[in-house]
Amino acid sequence: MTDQTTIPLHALKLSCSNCSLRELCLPVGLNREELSQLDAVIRQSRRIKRGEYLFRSGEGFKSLYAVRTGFFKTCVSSQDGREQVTGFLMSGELMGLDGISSNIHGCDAIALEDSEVCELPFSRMETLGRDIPSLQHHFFRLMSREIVRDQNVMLLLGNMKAEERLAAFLLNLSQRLSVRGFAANDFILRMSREEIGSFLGLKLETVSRTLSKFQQHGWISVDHKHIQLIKPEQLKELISGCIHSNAVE
Amino acid sequence: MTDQTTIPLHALKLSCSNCSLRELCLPVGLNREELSQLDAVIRQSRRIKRGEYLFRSGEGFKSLYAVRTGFFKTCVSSQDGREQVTGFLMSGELMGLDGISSNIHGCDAIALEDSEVCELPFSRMETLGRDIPSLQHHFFRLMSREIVRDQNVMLLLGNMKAEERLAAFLLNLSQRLSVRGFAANDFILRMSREEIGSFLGLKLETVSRTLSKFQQHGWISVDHKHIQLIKPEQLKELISGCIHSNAVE
DNA sequence: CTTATGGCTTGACTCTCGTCAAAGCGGAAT
DNA sequence: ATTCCGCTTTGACGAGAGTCAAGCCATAAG
Repeated sequence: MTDQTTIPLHALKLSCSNCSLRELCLPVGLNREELSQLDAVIRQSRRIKRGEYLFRSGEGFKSLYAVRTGFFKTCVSSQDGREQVTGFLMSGELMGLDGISSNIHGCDAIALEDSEVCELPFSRMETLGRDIPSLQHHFFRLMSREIVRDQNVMLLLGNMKAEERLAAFLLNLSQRLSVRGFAANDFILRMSREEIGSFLGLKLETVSRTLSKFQQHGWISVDHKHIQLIKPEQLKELISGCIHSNAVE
Repeated sequence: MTDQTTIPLHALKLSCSNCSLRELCLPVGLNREELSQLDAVIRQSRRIKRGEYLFRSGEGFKSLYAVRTGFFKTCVSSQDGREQVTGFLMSGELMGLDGISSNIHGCDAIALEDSEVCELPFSRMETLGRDIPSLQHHFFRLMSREIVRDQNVMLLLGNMKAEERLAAFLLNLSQRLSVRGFAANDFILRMSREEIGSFLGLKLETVSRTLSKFQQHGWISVDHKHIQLIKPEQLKELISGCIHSNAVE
């Protein structure tokens, strides 16, 4: 399993001072003029409280959103109410790419904690891409990256057993957190067991049981949402065979 | 389940005369000048025999490929050899989008019958997109469409039972064939039971059994690879609840 | 024609995971 | 502090899909 549509580390390090997200979600290598063009397009960040929808499936698509702070899930729902979580998103990751094809959002985006996002009006970004080739290229790469991520989720859902799914999930979270400067082996889950299960194609009881099993093995410690990876190498061992052969990073 | 990254019908109808694929895989609405620019970029079509690889995971990425005639599968493989088919592609559909992010192909593309593809050198398409906004927009839409498709596969793999998966699969094939002018309810499967299973996250025996069950119900007729949908409405009924609420088309 | 080969079907059995149910726990509100 | 509520854990049980194995069929090869 690979990363979400992440931003390179060096870009992240530049971030945080002001409200504009350009340092965070957009490529380096732009000159002063180009940066100011970007600034003109990116809207001020918007706050979303825990549990609120950033957008809903079926709504008109106008903008992409980059997570500035906080944590989101995206999910698609079927008519009879089954919900499939399609991703968990943390800072620097982009939501809404699925809306471009039809000008309608194809999934819901819901904040799992109080969050801030940056709004990127898509048509303006598109126009700007024409003037700034590296920006255009970056967008293509971001979209491609999302496709790669989805393919890896398909591999997970299609081929892996419950233990493997959980191990891959924990290691993926760990890796993305550490890239962002957080502890890799000690973190708080932002989502419920049910949401994890939905993402992994498992029921919440199976998630709970499997976490307990890992704990019994002494591989992790579980205290409600607080997870510590004690022997991450054992988790890696567990999924060593079943991950994508060209796994990046 | 929605379509692959398909081409609008009206575009398809224009196709077929010469070797250039521009009528087939690219948007209408270009003027003469723009079309000739496109022609200059699109390479002549290339023939791929059944069983041959068009590209392999790990190879350098240079081009996207559009299916002109024939049938392909794309798949990712894990280290221990498990294979996940990520898609089946027919005429007008695009392969290789996952290679953009890292400049390395992320999956294998294998012809399931003798086929022809059109090569679209990506960097040139990218450049051309800057001069032809509608082309750029079209590419964003194609990529987004692939993301939507992948999300729907995730919904299928994460939430649906074997019968539902098969029904969705058959109806999706049927729909895509009929868009291309083939019979919707009478077709030849180009892939093996094992490949279907891999795509749907099932074992080949389960695929076989489920097809037999549908046949016993009188919903379909199965004669090896020859499938007839006798009561497609029953299949639709089966998946009525579990498909995406904003299912397109 | 016979024989091999690979794909497919079908049955019997197994096992993982889902379902149902009960109980524990923690946090929030009163 | 008390109560309530949602989330989680755990157990018992069952169903759906996987595994293993045998045999079938169709095509290709000898």
